[in-house]
Amino acid sequence: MNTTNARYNPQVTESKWQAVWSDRESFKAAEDATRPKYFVMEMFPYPSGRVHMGHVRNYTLGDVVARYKRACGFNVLHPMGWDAFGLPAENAARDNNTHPATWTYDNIKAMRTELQRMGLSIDWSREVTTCHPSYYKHQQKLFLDFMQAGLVYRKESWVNWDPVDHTVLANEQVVDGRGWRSGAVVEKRQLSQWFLKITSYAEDLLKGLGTLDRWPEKVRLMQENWIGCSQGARVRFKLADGGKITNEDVEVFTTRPDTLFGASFVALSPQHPLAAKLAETDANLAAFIADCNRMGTSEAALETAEKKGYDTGLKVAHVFDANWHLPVYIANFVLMEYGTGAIFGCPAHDERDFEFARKYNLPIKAVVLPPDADVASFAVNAEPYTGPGKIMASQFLDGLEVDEAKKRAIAEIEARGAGQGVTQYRLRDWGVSRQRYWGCPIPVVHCESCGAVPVPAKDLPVLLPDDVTFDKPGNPLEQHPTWKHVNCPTCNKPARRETDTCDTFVDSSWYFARYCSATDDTQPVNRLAADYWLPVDQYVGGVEHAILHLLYARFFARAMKATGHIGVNEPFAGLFTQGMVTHESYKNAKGEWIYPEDVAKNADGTATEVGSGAPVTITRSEKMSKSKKNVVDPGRIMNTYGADTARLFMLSDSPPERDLEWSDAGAEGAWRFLGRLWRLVDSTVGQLPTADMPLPTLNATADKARRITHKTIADVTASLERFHFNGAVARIREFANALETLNTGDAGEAWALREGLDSLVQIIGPMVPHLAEELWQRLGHKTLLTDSAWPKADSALAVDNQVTIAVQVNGKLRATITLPRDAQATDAETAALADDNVQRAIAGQKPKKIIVVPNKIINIVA
RNA sequence: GCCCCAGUGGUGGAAUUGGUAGACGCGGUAGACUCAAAAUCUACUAUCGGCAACGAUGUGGGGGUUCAAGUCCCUCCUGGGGCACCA
Repeated sequence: MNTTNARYNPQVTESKWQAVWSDRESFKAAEDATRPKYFVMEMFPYPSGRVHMGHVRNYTLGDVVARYKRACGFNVLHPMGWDAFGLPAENAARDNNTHPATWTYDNIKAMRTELQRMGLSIDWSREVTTCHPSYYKHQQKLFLDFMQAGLVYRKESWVNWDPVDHTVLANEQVVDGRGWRSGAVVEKRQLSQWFLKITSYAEDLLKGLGTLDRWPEKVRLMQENWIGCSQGARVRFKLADGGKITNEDVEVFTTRPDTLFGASFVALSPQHPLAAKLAETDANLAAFIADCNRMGTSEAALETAEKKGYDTGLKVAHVFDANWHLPVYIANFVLMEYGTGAIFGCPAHDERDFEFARKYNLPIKAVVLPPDADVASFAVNAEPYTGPGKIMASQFLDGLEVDEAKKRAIAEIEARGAGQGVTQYRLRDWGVSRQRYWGCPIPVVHCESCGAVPVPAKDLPVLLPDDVTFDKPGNPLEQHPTWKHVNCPTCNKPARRETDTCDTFVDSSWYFARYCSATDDTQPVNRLAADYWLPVDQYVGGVEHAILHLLYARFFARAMKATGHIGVNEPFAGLFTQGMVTHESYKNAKGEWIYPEDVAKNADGTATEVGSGAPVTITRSEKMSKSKKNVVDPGRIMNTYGADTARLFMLSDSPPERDLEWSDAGAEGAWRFLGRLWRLVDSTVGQLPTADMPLPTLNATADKARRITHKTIADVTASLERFHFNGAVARIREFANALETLNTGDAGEAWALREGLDSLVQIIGPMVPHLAEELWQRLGHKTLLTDSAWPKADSALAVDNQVTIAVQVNGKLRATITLPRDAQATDAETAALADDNVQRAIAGQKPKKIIVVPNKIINIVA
């Protein structure tokens, strides 16, 4: 035996190759028009300070793609950056008296070191950090360009306001109607905020989904629902004052103009201007509106809450019949942000309206007749009817199908000048104002005489001041003694700087483009570089960003195209959304969560606390989270087994789009497999022919081994292309098992083993790059595995010449037979019928029918 | 409430998309090596019956389509995700 090292030492090997790749700048990307490009990126992390298992999974998946595509000859761009603005830094500042910048940059440093230990094939020279002026100054330029293009505006909008902390809260920061930090009862307030006009691209964003054929169906569907296109009508109902029609009106939006003759009320949002006007003279209504404002703003909260209304006493005249008057309610389920903030209610054909009508004793008049119902007797009693049918009791609409009736009703409304047919989107404009310090300053100055004036491009960046304090509630930029006081860029009179900063989703909406020319100081994006690299060929990240981040980035791409920065509409041609990493969580007898490393599992499935031996309750496996302490620290795993083990485990077992249950035993199994590969090479490398030796005569074993080699190359390649990484790992394990049986004493087998080992190391390279690079060197190769080409399967060897065919009788498996590939159907039938077991199952009957699926199955119907 | 996804051995999961269910791994059992242990290697491991050959059952429940269903259709149950300021 020619053994050198009995055991594989990942610590030594991994840092060795990381240094080699780094020294040679192996992963540095440069535009090269002569080669096909491949841009792969993962969602960049928020620099919390620690890399968690979700990151390890995310970046392993992306790295496999990057390394695989590199080997396939693509000019690969695989960058990394930091989503570095955001609330946690400000919270840390308040809690620990650390400056957000210090906290953030320290975290970035720590996380970069941890990521680099993973051996990712990243071009670190293109690293972007969103909180750095070298990034956000370009973002401010984009904001100015978008303003110029008419994509930015200011309007009053409703927010959750914490009256103690003087801050705006996210919905999730409102717990039971109270602020999560202060515990104060949250108010709804109107604030003047900046908006980006994403709605002007609503139709295009919807249509674009159709071109994203390498996106998960699920994500496209979620975006489609989010944009929420619906056809309907805006209809004006004139106010009727004591029976007299006035010139004032209430405009409602409806998708069911066909049911207008079934109307029994009109309802306004509590935030509707008319509601506010009425509340001035009606204390009860004011109280009702205040009550509604305490409710959450989310759709889920609105729809599950009890439907409540307040009868204003106002009446409106029906559009089609001036003598028919409907009551006007203020209702808690009507959204100001959607449509016109007002609806008409048709209780007979809408769930919500039905519930409302029942509660307030409003008429329920059926106007849609279900196909099987009788027009004389049909009525809506127990539940509304929302299905198709013919219109009834509706004058000129009678007898029309629902869809025709909609068109006819809209035509009538338009003819009467009472409204028009419209396409309505659920999508709302994007409010980007945040009353926070740690974000990109919005480059605007407010002047009493000139209004909101953009900061001239030459004055960018608008830098965040360093000297801020967090001891007072509210926005530190607002509290700062001097920062906001500037002169107006237009008239030079004293003016006030905008103190709102950007939503952090803005930062992450264009970083994909910044990667193309990350070090260009003069402009957000170098157009030549962007035209070469964009769009991103493969984006990898969590499905939790399926809607907002991805939609905002798609909007930004369009807006950046409109302002000349890039040339594509769709930023991400391919998207892969990975599942979460989960783990069981544990509670001790006191009901406190405890860490997995403090838990000992017993043979009977129970668990006890390490040390005390006290019993522990095991709960189901769920997403790793600090609060439940069900976390496994990647650093610990990498210290024990190395990065390759962590990477291999992330790819084994679970398909990447599904949740992955972390198991120490599974990680141990991945580690054992690496040791096995090491020994396989280590124990045979001295007896292998060199790679250029001619092919000797092969015995059956060697021939079979070569077939396995080429079949495995073909299978693994196909699996990688389809993101079936777990399948690829399984094939590679089988492959290694097969190679272990070869005998190097035979020249043919030794040759097959050499070919097999070279291939094995190459195809596992993207998954466990350090070990593979080491084995590649030990196999005698002088160039880096990282620079070597992906192996090609010999198609003559990748298919078996003999196939095993299942023989069924009446659909039940009775035998398997071996036949030459592509044997004649008649030969297959004969062979099948010759089998003893098959004969017994037929029991002497004459087959009625024989179905032969070539190379797969024969079914005999007896 | 609305929209979407998933359910397969003791366990994570596989099944080239209608064609041999359980690949590969984890765990388990038995054995080899060892003074012993660790590590490693070999064999077996869906369930029930049988010494075996083999047979029956089996992909959350029920029904259907088909020569053939984990896969397609209907229906029910259970679990999970999303629903505009966490990132």
